[in-house]
Amino acid sequence: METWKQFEANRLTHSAAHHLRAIQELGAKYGGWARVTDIARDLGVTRGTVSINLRSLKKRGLVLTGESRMVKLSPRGQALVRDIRAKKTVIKSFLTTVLGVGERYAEVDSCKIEHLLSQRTGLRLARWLEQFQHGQKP
Amino acid sequence: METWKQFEANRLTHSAAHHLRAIQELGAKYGGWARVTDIARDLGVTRGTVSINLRSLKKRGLVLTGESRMVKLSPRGQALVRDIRAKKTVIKSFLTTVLGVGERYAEVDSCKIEHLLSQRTGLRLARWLEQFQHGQKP
DNA sequence: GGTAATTGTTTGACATATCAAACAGAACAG
DNA sequence: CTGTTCTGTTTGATATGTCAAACAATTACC
Repeated sequence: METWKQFEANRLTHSAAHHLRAIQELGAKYGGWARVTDIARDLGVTRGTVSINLRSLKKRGLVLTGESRMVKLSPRGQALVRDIRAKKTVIKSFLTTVLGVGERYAEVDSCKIEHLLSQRTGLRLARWLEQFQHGQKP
Repeated sequence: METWKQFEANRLTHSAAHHLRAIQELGAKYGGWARVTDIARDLGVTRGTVSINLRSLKKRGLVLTGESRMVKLSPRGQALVRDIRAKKTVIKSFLTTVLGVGERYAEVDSCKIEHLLSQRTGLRLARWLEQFQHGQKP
């Protein structure tokens, strides 16, 4: 009856998930540190938007502030990004290799879903996919 | 680079999708007509919330107003609900019968995803699942 | 028919997410 | 150094989605 409200119970919104993802990607070459401007460009939003969104991510302990106005993921933030990325990879892989969905659609669909799929289901899908792929090319 | 913004391009938000779904379910016995109070109870939100949300759904032509303060789905609204329900069914079926995900998780996960999965992917999944199930019990 | 309950709407509040524009401070160019 | 550009923040706006509470209108009860 109120299953649908579980939607709000997600740890991360779509927007928050992508802010974290962007920090992780941009920081990769700089010891994890990323700049507001680069995050904004990556996401296609204004610096102001990123500034505001980072505020709550910092308050929630997912993002840390450095000396020279740089930000990086906290260990918890890193863990979240890792989980979401793993789910996205497996979903996209399923869509393309099993269902034969085109790259573009698979990308969009997996992007929409990645942060919503439960950890359990993601794990099951990963295991199943592995089995399936083993069975495919013997 | 901006794939993630496709999220906003969805025709229906999670909330809107469930308002429509509730109308469809509640109206089933009354020629499609449903009351604000019943929708609110079904969704676990206040009457005020439903009242406000119906306003935009009416404006978008997905919901129609009747004589005695009742609402029903427009043909377009019906079509949307039908599509989403179909996707949910196939997703949940996949999760339970293929991945072996428990009923409860399958319900929650499919509920989160149903309105986000593209029509194409939903269709592919349905076809694949049919094949799979044929092959399962020969 | 008159009081009481229910119904649907509105209002004011809050949270999220976004923008444009203004701003202050830092970095850079000369 | 000085003026310009770049950076990050803040502010005021908009849009969605929610609540509680007040309200008006309708329905129900007896």
